[in-house]
Amino acid sequence: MARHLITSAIPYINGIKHLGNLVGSQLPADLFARYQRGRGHEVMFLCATDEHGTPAELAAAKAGKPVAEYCAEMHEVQARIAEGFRLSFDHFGRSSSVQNHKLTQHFAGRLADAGLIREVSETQMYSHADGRFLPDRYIEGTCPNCGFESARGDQCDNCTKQLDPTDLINPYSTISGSTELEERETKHLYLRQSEMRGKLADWIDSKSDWPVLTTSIAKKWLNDGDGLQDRGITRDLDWGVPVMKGDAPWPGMEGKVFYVWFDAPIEYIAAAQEWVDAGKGTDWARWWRTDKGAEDVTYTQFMGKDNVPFHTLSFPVTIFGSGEPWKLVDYIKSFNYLNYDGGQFSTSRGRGVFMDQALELLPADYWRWWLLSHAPESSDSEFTWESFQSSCNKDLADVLGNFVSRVTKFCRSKFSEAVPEGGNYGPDELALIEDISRRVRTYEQHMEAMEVRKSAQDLRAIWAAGNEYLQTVAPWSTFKTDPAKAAIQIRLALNLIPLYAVLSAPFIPDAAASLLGSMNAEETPWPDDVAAQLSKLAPGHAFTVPEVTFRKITDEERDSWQERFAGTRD
RNA sequence: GGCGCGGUAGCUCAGUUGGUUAGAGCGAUCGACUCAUAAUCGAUAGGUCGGGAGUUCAAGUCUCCCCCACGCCA
Repeated sequence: MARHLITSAIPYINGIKHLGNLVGSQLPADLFARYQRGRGHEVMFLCATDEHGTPAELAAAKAGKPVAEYCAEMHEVQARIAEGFRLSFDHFGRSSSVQNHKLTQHFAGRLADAGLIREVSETQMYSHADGRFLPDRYIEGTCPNCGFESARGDQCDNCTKQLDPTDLINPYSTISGSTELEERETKHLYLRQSEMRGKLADWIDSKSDWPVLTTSIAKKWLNDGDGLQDRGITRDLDWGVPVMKGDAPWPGMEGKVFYVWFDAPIEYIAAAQEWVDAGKGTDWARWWRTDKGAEDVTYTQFMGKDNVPFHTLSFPVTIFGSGEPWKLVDYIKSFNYLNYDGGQFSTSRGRGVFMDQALELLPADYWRWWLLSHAPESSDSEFTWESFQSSCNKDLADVLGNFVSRVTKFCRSKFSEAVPEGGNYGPDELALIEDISRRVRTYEQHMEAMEVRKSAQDLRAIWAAGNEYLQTVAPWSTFKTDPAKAAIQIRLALNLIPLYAVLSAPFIPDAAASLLGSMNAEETPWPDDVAAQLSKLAPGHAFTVPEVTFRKITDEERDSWQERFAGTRD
C-alpha cells in the first residue's frame, strides 16, 4: 500500500471562487485523491483557505465586520461549497490557524539562523486617515509621465509606465480617498532566494517528468534577467502572522506580520496539524517529516499556473533553508486557465459561473464531469454552454445513464429485479471482458499519470463498450428464441454497472454511490481482476431499477443560463 | 517591448524518442436496431497538420524566419 500526500493550492478567503479556480487545483486534486483511495492506498488530502493580507482586510471592512470574524464566516461558506462539490479533503484548514502561526514563525527563525533572511530599510507611504501603510496599488494619483489622473502607485494604466508611489502627483489612498499621505522609513525582511538559485535549478532539472508548464515557469523565474530575486516576506499590517523568530521576539519588527505568500504554503503542513488537533488523526509528522515516517510518502501538489513560482521556488527555499527533514514535493501538476464563453471569468462584472451558483443549477457530478473532461492541461480551455450541455447529455445521460436504464429495465420486464439464472459466459462475453480489462488498465495508467482528459476519454470508452456489447448480442431478440442465453447476456450487463460505478467514482462520486446502492453492491472494490469482478453479481442477486441517473439539460435551460451568466460585456 | 503556451477535420482536442494510407469525441450524412432517458450501434465524411525556408532516405514531430491568438512580466 502506497501513501499519497496530496494538496490543492489554497483559495483566497475573499469571495466565492469560479469554475476556473475549481478546475485549476481543487477538483483535479480530488480526482487524484479519490482514485488513490479507490486503489486502496493511504491518502492525506489537504486544503485550506488563504486568509491573510490586505484584500481580506478590505473585504471585511466593506462587509462591516472585524477581519477575523469575516474570515471565519467566509471559511465556513467555502467549506460548505467544497462539500457541495464533494471535494474529499481530509482536512480543510485555515492559514490563520494557531498551528500555522507557530509553524510560520518557526520556519522564519530557522531561515534567519541559516542566514537566509536579511533586513532592508525602505520608504513606504503611510496614510494617516487609514492608519496604515498602503501597498503600492492602493495609492493613486496623477501620472507624472502622461498626466493620467488615476495612475496606480505601481504602474500607470494609461501610458503603462512603471511608477513608484512617490512619483505620483497629488497621491491619495484608494481606500479612504485621503490625501494625507506621508513617506515613512520602515524595515522589512527579505528571503534570500537568490542564495538558493543553484540548488533550485538542479532540483528542477532533475524533474524531467513534470508538466512542461510547471518546469518552464520555474526556469523562467530562475533565469530571467538577473535571475531569481530576493523577496520581501513582511508587511505593515495587523492581520497576519506576527513576525517572530521562532518563539522569540524579532527586534525592530514589532507590529509587522509575514506577507501572505510566505505563510500560505506553510499552511499545507499546518493543516495536517489542524487535522490532528481536530481529532481526525493522531500523527501528522508521518506525512510531513521524513525522519518520522514520511520517507515513503509520495507528495503531489495541484495548482493553477499563477501559483507555480511559489511552489517551485519560494516554498522550496523555505523547506530547504530550514535545514530540517520536511517532506519535499515529488510532483507538481499545474493547470492553465479556463475561459468563459469567449472571454475571461470576471468577478467584478459577474461574468461566468461561480461555485455556489453552479450547485444551484445542477448536482456536482455534472460540473465535475465537464470540468475534468475538459481540464486545461495543455493550454487554456474554454467553457461554453453548448459544450457543457452536449457533454453532459451525451456522455452522462445517453452513454452511461441510459446504459444502466436499458439493462435494469429490460431485466425487470423479462425476468425480475434480480440477476437472472442462465449458464456460463460464452465467446462474446469473454471478448467483452477482455476488452474491458485492457481498457481499465489504460485508464489506470492515465490516472496514475494525472492525465485528466485522457482518463475521462478512457472512462467514457469503457461505458460505451457496454452499449456496443448489447448492440452486438441483442438480448431483446435472443430472448425470443433462447431466454437462457439472454439471461447470461443480461447478467454480464448487470455486472458492468457496479464495475462502472467504482471506476467512475473519482469523477462522479454521487452517481457512483447511488448506482452501487441500486445494485446492492456497496462493497464493490476496485477491479484489479476485471473478469472476477464481472461474475460477482450471481444469479438471484436482487437489485432495484435506479431512478434516472442523469437527466438531460434542455435547450431552454442552456439558453437561459447563458444569458443569466453573461455579465456586463465590454 | 521581452518571455511563455498554443495555432492539426465545422467544433473540442490526441498525436510517444522524426518513419507505412495524420487519429478520437461531438456535429453532419447514410444505414441497423427497438431493450432503454426519441436512447444505442455501425459506416462515411478526404483536413496544403498557421505561412516560408532548411536539415534528413524520411518531418505535424528537429533548426531558422515570419504571421496570428492567448497569457505573464517589466
